[in-house]
Amino acid sequence: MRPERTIQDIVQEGGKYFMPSVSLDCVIFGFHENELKVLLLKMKNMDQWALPGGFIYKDEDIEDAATRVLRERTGLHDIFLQQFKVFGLPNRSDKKHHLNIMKKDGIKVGKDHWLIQRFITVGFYALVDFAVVIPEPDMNSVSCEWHEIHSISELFMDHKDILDNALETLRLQLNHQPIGYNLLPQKFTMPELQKLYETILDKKLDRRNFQRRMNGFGFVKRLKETRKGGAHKAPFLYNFDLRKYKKALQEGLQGGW
Amino acid sequence: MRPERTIQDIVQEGGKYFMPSVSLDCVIFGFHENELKVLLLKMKNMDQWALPGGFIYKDEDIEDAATRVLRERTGLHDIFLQQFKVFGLPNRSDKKHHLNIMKKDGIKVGKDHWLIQRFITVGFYALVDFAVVIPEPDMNSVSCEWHEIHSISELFMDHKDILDNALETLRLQLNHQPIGYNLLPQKFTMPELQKLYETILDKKLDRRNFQRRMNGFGFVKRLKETRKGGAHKAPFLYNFDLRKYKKALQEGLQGGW
DNA sequence: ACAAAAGTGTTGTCGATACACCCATGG
DNA sequence: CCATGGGTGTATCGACAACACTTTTGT
Repeated sequence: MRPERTIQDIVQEGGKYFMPSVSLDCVIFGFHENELKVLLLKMKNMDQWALPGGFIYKDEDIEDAATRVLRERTGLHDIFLQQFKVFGLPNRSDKKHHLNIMKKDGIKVGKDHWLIQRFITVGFYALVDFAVVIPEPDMNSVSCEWHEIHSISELFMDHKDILDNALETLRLQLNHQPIGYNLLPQKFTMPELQKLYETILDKKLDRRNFQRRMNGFGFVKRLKETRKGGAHKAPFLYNFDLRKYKKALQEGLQGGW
Repeated sequence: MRPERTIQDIVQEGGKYFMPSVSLDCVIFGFHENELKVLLLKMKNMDQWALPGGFIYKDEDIEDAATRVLRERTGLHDIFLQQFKVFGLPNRSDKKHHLNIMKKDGIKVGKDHWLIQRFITVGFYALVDFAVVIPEPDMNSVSCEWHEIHSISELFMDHKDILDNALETLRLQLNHQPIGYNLLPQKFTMPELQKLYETILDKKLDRRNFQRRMNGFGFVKRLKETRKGGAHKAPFLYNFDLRKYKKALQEGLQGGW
C-alpha cells in the first residue's frame, strides 16, 4: 500500500517520489438504466469536470498506478482496465491554470516546479459494474459522479479528446474484449445486453437476430429466473460462461454489426 | 529542424533539452521478397540488436519525435506511423548496462544522471515501402539492417516484447488501417498482396477467394501491365484507389479471414 | 511439351436479415 | 382488454469456402 498524502505534501514533495512528466487518466465506463456512463470529477474552485487521474510512483508499474487510481475512485479492487493511448501534445497542459489552482490553495511554487513542467498522460479505459461502485472524489475535486456519455460536451484540458478516443477504442475492441462481462452485473437480460451493444455502436440492432447470434456464440447461459419488477413480460436472466467467452474473444467475434 | 548532436552532447546536456523519463521506440515494418521484415540496429560494443528509438525534445510533439527518428533511420519523410502501447515496467531498463556503455565510451556520469533514471517508452509501429528505404544506423549502433520477422529471437531490453506487441496490433488493425497501401510499392500483384496478408495473419488463404474478395471491395484497380521477369505466367499489376480504400477501412473490412 | 503459377467459373452451405406470430404483464 | 415488450419460428438472400478448369510463360 502507498501512504495517504496531503495535497500540500504532493505539491511540495511529489517531485521526489513521483515520476516526472508522466501522468495517467482513466475513462471509467459504467452501464445503468440502459445508458453508458462515465465517472467524472468536479474540480475544486472551477466550473469544469475532469477524468480521474494521477501520478506514478518512481518504483510503480503504470498499470498498478492506474489500478490504484481506480480503486481510490470506485472502491473496487478487481477492475478490467486497458491502456489505449498516450496524449502528448506539448501544449496540452495549461500551466497558467495549474499555477492559479495552487495560488488559490495558498501554495507558492517556482517556475521549475515539477507540477508545471510539460506532462504527457497515458489514457486507460476501465469497465465496471455500475451497481457496486462507490464514487469518491479526490483531493482536487468536490464531487465524483456518473455522467451520461452523450451529454458531455466539454471537459478539463484535453480530457474530452481522451474520452472520445476511449469510446472509439471501446467500439473497435467490442469483438475482442470482454466488454459485456465487465459492464453488466453478473445476471443480466438479453435486452440489456443488446442496449449495451447499441449504445456503444450507436446503431439499432434487430432484437431477434441479436438474440440468436448471442446464443449462437455459446458463451451466454440462460438461467431459470426472470427479471421481475418491470412492466410487461419478464425477460429471462443470463450470465456469461467466462471460459467460453474468453475463448471466443481470442479469435474475435465473427462478423460485423 | 532539430540540430545535429554528438553523443557526448546528448549524454552530458540531454537532460536540458529532452523530456525526462520518456523515450520512444519504433517497429519499422517492410515487405520484401514475400517476407515481412523489421529494421533493427546492431548496437555498439554489444552483441545485441535493438529497435530504433529516441528521446523527445521538451517542446516536441511525441508523434513528431517519432517521425524524426523514422526519417533519420530510413531517409523517408512521409511515413505511416501509429502509436500502439506504452511500455512502463519499473525495471524494464537495465541501468547497469547503460552505465557500462557510457564507461566504454569514456563517459563518466553520476547516479542521478538523466540517462540512468527509470524510462517509460512509447511504442510506435511504422509501415514503409521497403524499396525506397536507405537504412542508416544511429550514434549508438554500427549497422542498421532488415531482419525477417520470424527469425528474431532476442533483442535489447524489452524490445522483443515491443516487437511482438506491434505485430499483434498489426494483425488486429489489418481491417482498419491502410496496411497494404503502406507496405507495398505503388504497383503490386495480387499474389504479393496475398502473401502480405498471409504473413501478417500467419495462415494460408485460398488464392481465388482472396482475389475475388479483394476485387469485391472495390479499392484495388487492375492495370494493363503485368509483372514481367519472373518465371511462369506474368501476374497483373494493381494499385490502390486510395479514396475508396480509406472509405472502406473506416467501416472496417467486413468479415474475418 | 511440361511444370508451375496465374486467371476465371461453379456450387453448396451457413449465417445474417427481414419478416410474422405468440406469450406475459401492468395499467 | 389492450398496449407494450419479450420469446420463438421461417423464408430469402448473399457471402464465403471448396473445388476444377483454362491460360500463360520459362525451361
